[in-house]
Amino acid sequence: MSWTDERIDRLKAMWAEGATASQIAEDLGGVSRNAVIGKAHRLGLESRPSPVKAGEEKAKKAPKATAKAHKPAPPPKAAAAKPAATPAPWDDADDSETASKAAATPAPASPAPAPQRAKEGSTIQYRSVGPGGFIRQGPGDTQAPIPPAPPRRLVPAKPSPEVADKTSLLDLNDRVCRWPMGHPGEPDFHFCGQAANPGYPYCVAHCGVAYQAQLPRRDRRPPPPLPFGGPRVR
DNA sequence: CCCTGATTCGC
DNA sequence: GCGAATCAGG
Repeated sequence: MSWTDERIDRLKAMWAEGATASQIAEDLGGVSRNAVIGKAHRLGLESRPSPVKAGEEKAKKAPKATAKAHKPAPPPKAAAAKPAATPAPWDDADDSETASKAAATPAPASPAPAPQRAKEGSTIQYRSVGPGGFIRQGPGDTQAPIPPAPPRRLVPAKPSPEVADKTSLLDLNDRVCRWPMGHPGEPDFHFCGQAANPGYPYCVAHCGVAYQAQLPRRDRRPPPPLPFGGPRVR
């Protein structure tokens, strides 16, 4: 894959939005996380708070005694001339995580949302103009900054009628049958929920399915093929 | 272990 | 210019 203009634009937009290099790489496809980071640096994109850089100015590590050590000892470089790591101005109200990720926290009885700060000194606003598109709005710009969208509160969903009376994952304990009914991901997936056979994870009926007498080798059926080709290799 | 970004350096 | 390898922190 090559870095076409479109892909570079997408990289810039997502990088500015706060997406991680992995997310960008996955979104673009055909490139690795390292490729995204390397490209971002080559483009001169603003570096973002890095776990490594947070500490800053550490004792130099002793070079590892490996056979393939081809790295010269990195000289203690003077830190970047930047006036410290600048936090992204557009998400200062929240904590570290990016504002793009919707917090999945159900807020049962949270009253009025915290009022957004109205004072903007020299803050640059980024306004989304569609998927992956952003425009800058600096203090000198004529158009007034667009106020951030009001935070959306997520309310807990009511249990769908299909699952209302069924045994859900949260209902499991060692006294009910954990035999799965249906398939995970399906809307009505649940568990058997009958009284479990004491000492077993299933009810008597499902124990009969789960535990079968060992047959002599010569009478066994050949094992069925694995559904997805066996264990994952990574 | 997993994740993250930064950096280096052979290609 | 590119990106795998590596480093280093959380």
